[in-house]
Amino acid sequence: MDMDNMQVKILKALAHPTRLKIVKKLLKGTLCVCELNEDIDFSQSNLSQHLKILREANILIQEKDGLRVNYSIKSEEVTQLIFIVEKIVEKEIKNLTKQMGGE
Amino acid sequence: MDMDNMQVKILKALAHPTRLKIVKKLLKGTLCVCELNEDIDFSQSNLSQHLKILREANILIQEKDGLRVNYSIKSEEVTQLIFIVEKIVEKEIKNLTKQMGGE
DNA sequence: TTAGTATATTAGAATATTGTAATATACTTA
DNA sequence: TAAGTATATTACAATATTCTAATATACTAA
Repeated sequence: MDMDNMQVKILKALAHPTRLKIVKKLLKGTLCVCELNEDIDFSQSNLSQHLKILREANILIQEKDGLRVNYSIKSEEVTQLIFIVEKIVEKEIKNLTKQMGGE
Repeated sequence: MDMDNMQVKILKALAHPTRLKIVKKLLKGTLCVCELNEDIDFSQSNLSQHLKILREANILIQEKDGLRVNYSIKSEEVTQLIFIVEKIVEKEIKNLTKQMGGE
């Protein structure tokens, strides 16, 4: 796979509400699947499928520990990426409210 | 739309080989549709559809100038986002080659 | 006004992604 | 060993995305 496709794979993996939610939960640190499953509204198998996509995109790493499987964010850059996307949206919202005030 | 969905919209817009290519072309500066269309292998209508998605995700801005329509990257953060994704992939590749050398 | 040029939109078939239910695997403990 | 628990995989129907071809719009120039 070439670099462009690898980049698309990362972006695609993050471009889903459930998966973005999972990654954001992991910003604070490692969690096992059971913890990720807690306040989430979809099935266990679905969560597992999303985790696989995030693993294969090299966004998360998996560590087995007995019955449990722990997931964590693989690199600092992924965290930075999330923050930048958040910043872009914050700016958008700021612009929108500014426009509304001026009219 | 809430913040999470806006973030997903941005990531989704970038998560396509053609659209990522378009945005990368625009990293160097503004281009009109005709210039974007040059060494690209798909139809004009398809390019136009991709540009619409990038516009609606607030990634690009459009400026009309007579017959031409110019596109440019809306914010510095988008540029940063692209660089970070590139960095993640570079690191991945470095790790892969390291593993291969060690085995 | 008419013709030409650049870009956008629409419709629809082909393809990809999604979520659920059922099943499988892997580990632990009795 | 068998039963139980946590997680992963598979199959598939439902939904979303993609690209192309055809058509529409918007501007310019004759």
